[in-house]
Amino acid sequence: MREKENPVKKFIGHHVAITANLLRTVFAARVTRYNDNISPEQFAVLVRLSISDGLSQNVIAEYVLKDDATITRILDSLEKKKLAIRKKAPHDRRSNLAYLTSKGRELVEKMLPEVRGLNKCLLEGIDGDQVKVVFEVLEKLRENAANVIKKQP
Amino acid sequence: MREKENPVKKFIGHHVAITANLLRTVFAARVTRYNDNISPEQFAVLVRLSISDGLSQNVIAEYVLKDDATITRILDSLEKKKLAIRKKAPHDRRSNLAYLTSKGRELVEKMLPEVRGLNKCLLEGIDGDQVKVVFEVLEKLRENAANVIKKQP
DNA sequence: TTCTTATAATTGCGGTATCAAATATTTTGA
DNA sequence: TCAAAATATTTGATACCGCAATTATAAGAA
Repeated sequence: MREKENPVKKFIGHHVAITANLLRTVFAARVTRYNDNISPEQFAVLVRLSISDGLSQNVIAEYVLKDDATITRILDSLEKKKLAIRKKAPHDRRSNLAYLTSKGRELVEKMLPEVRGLNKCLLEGIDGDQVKVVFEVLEKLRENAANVIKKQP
Repeated sequence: MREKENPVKKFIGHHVAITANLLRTVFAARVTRYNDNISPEQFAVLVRLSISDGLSQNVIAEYVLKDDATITRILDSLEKKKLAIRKKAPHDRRSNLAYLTSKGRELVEKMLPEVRGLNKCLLEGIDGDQVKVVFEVLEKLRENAANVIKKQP
C-alpha cells in the first residue's frame, strides 16, 4: 500500500528549515565545542569584523541579515568572551562601533580552516554546478520572500 | 577597489540559515497571524497528524526531524489551543499518543491552500528543474551532516 | 523474581529569532 | 531656535532549537 503523501514535504520552506537546523547542529558538534562555544552566528560576526573593524551595529545587522536586537545580544556574548569590544562612536553618540580584540582575531584565524573543512565535508559528493544552482535559488527565494513581505504588511 | 571577500559567504550553511530565517518570517506574516498563531513547525505537526492520528511523540519527532523535547513543547502549544490532544498509550504508559481535534482538522484544511499559495509565490520565477536540484542537494547535505555527526561524536 | 538496562517524555539551560516598546541622541523643518 | 520626526541601541516578551539530566515505566538478564 502506498503511503499517503505529506503536503508539507513539498514546501521548500520546510526543507530549508530542517536543513538549517541540522547544519547548525553539525557546526556545534564539530566547531562550537572546540572554540569557546562560538555559535555560527557569532562566527559570522567575528569574521565580518576581521575583514574590517569599527562598524556600527546596524551595519553589522544589515550585513549578516539579522535584527538589530539580535546583534546586540551577539555582541554581548562576544564582549563577555573578550573577543570583541564596543566603543562609543565619536561623532554620533547613539552609535556603537565594534572592534575585534586580538584574542578575537586569533580565534577567527584558528577557526576559519576548521569551518572550511567542515563546509567541504558537507559538500562531499555534490556537484559544483548543483551547488551553484542552490546558491542562486536561495538568493532568489530571499528576494521573493522580501517582496511578499513588502506587498502584504 | 575590490572589496575584501568574506569567507562566510562561501559557506553553504550560512546561506541556508539566513534563508530559513527569512522564510520563517514570511510564513509568520502571511499565515501565522491569520491562523491561531500557528508556527511553521506547529503546522508541520498538525499536517502529519491529519494524515494519521495516534502517533507517539518520538515517532513524530523522527518524522519532522526534531528533538523529542521540541515535540513536547509543540504539542503543549497545540493542546493549549485545543487543536490536538494527548492520550496515554494503553499498552505502554510511558508513551503518549497524539490526536487531532476536529478544530485542529478544520484548521489544517483551511491552512493548506494558503500555505500552498505562499509556496507558489516564493518559487515564482524559479525554474522547476532548479527547484528539483535544490531539494536533492538539501537532502544530500542532511545526509552528509548526519555522517559527520556520526563519525565524530 | 528482582536487578539492570533501555525507552518515552519532561524540564532546565543557554542560545537564537522576531517584534514591539522604551531610551538616548541626532536631524529636520517650521 | 525648538518641537517633531528619524535613527541607534537596548530591553522585555514569546517562541524556537538541541543537549543533558530527571522521572516514570517497561523489558531483559541473572
